[in-house]
Amino acid sequence: MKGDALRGHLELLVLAALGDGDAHGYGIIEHIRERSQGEFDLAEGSVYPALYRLEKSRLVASDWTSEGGRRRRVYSLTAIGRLALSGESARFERLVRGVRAVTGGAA
Amino acid sequence: MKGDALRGHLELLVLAALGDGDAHGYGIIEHIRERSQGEFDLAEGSVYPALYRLEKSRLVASDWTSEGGRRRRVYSLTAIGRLALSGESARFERLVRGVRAVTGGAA
DNA sequence: ACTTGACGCCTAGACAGACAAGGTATAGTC
DNA sequence: GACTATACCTTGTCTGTCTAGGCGTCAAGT
Repeated sequence: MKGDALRGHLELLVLAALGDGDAHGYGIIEHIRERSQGEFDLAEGSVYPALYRLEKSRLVASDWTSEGGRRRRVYSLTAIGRLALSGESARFERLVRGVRAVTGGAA
Repeated sequence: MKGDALRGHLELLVLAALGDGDAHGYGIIEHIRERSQGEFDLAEGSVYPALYRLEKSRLVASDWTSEGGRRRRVYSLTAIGRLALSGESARFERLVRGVRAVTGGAA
C-alpha cells in the first residue's frame, strides 16, 4: 500500500536488532518481524544494502561462518555502532515529539 | 548532515497544520516551525510540491486571495483530507509502536 | 530420483520524495 | 535607492527503499 514507510528508520531497526545480539541478515529480518509483531516485514533487498552501508561506515562488522556447507554472514555491533544506535534512537524520539507537537495540538 | 529526516511524514505535518485552520504555504511552514519548537524548519521546495500532491489527490483545496496586490494561495482541508489526516496519524502511531517494540527490548 | 519449499546470500534497476538553489514579485523601512 | 520580509514557483539532484530477479544448500515429500 504505502511502500517505504520506514524511510529513514531502517538503520535504526537494524542497529537495534544487532543490539540484541549478533545475527545474520536473514535472521535480522525475522527478529525485526517478530519484535514488531509483524508490523515490519522487511525485504532482503532493503536489509542487505543497509548492512553494507553500516559496515562501510564501521557501525557493524561481519564474519563468515559455515556450518556443514551452509554459509552465513554474521554481523555484530561495533563500539561506534552502539553509539550510533543510541544517537539514532534519540533522533527518532525527537522526531516523535516533534510530530506529536504538530499533530496533537488540535483536532 | 542528514537532510530529509521527515521522509514519509511531511504530508502528515502539512495536513495537521491545516487541521488547525486554513493557511497559505508560507504560513504553514511557520506554523509547523513554531509548533515543533523549531525542530522542523521546512524548505519551501519541500512544502509547495507536497501541497500540489495533496491537492491533486483532493486532500486539500486552494483559493487565491489578494489583499492590496498581495496574492496568497490559501489551502484548506477537504473531507477526505480530514480522513487522511487521522489515517496518517494512526499510521504514524503504528510506526512509533513498532519501532519502540524493536528498539525498546534491550540495551 | 525429483520436486518443492525453507533457508541464506546477493545485485541491478526503478522510483519517489525531500531538499538545495535558483527565480519572480510586492510592501515596507531606512 | 537598497534592503528585508513576505509569498509564490520551478528545476535538478540525491539517496534510500523496494521490486524482481539470480545463486546455492539442505530437508522433506512423493
